[in-house]
Amino acid sequence: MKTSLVAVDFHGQGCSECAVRGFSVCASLDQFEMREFEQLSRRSHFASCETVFSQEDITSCFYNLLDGVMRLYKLLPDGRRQIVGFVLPGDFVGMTTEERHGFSADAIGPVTVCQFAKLPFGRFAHDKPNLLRRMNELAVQELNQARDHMVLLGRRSAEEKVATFLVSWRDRLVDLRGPSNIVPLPMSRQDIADYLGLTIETVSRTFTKLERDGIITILPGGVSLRDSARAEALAAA
Amino acid sequence: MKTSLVAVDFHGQGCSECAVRGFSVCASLDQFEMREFEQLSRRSHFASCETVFSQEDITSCFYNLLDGVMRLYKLLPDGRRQIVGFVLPGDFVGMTTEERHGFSADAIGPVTVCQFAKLPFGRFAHDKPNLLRRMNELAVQELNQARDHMVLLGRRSAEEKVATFLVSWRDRLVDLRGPSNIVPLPMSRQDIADYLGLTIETVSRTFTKLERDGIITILPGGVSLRDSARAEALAAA
DNA sequence: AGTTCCGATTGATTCAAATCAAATGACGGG
DNA sequence: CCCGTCATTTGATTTGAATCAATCGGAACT
Repeated sequence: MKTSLVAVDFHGQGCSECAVRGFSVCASLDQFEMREFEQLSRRSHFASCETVFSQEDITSCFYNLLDGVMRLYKLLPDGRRQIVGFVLPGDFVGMTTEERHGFSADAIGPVTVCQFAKLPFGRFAHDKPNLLRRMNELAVQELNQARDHMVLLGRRSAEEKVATFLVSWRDRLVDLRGPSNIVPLPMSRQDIADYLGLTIETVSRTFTKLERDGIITILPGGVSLRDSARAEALAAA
Repeated sequence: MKTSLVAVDFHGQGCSECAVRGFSVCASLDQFEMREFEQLSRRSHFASCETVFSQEDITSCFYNLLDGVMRLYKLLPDGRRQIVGFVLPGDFVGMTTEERHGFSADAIGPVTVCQFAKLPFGRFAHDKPNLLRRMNELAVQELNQARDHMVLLGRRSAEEKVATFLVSWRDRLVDLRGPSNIVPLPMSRQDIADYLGLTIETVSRTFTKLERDGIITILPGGVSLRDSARAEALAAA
């Protein structure tokens, strides 16, 4: 069995032992609420590249990622793809009041999710201000990320895009797994290209250039951020 | 006095007569909550091009736009600008748990806002599930818009960008003021360029091309969507 | 009416990234 | 170990949009 590059250990099936308990939506729930909430949730697994939900699907579930990485993306009718985000453990996905998801999600490597049917979840959350506030907080965070990404897509060069991606992906992994300048990249070059609004060739060339400039070292399955100050400078300016 | 192209009539100062009462955040409040809420709010006016708040400002207020149009944008240190959204009456702006706004807002033409100090607003909302759910709904809507905009910025041609912008701007105005194919554009060409990730020259050329192709007619202060089916086709594909 | 000012348009040229086209490299199966 | 497959890298060329550079046009002044 291939182990995930971005694994989080979890031992039981119960929420109290859940790896993600402390920092996901559920962090807002007290002991009693938690017990009820546990009844609504179901663990499921998806294999590498399996689709968790599709943009035209009726929204029937919300998902809390427990382990692995997912990509969220939108497809245009002619096949052009824009990845709107990568999902890491603890991230809450699919929250919407719309009838349809509007974007697709699939697994990058094997994935474990905690799944909630929309209606029972809605009933549960309906009169729980603590949970609603937490959901708000998460939505606002995502919105801020989305706006940052708009700046990147609209106004930055290929080199800035790639450097920004590497730095912010590393920062997310650091939050999750502690500091390291080794940056695992479980997603393909094509995924990175579709996330940054570039082609795969440009991404590849830009990696090579960053390596030539001594900013990164390309490793199998990732990179090492060799000169992270310089990478951060590219990401900021 | 110059009248706003996107005016909404409102007659009194009280929330009950507010033009925006029915579809903004406040739509979720009952009569009694409304009365309390009213105490927290303060009307203010901003002149054309005045800044309502700046990206590095400490978040002290949230804003509900009552009349006029605003632009929300982020600036890079070197001056590059990405407009992350245009704000129309009824839109709720600035909701964040972060210490700083992270983006700037300024008036395009004269603007009236309903303003709430962050802390009292937070206390008021704290245990009001109806309001919290409404805020969630609005945040999720914005997030969906943001993701659509990522697709546009990352994967669409200049012509598609401009057509998409015109169609979706028209749709927002239709929701607000009823059907019409006359599309007022209170923002400058530079604003449109910074929204679409293009230069002003490319926007101008693309307008001209769309007019040559019989899709729009350029009017002072806006355009007429002459062949809205063709514009929508460009926007979709 | 003439002048100034500023936003918008148009034209000429350049350039960054896309496209087209191989070559290379990593991995899994026979 | 060799072969086929597929992802990635590298190279050559094209191209869409950016940049540089005038002009145009409308509104607000005298």
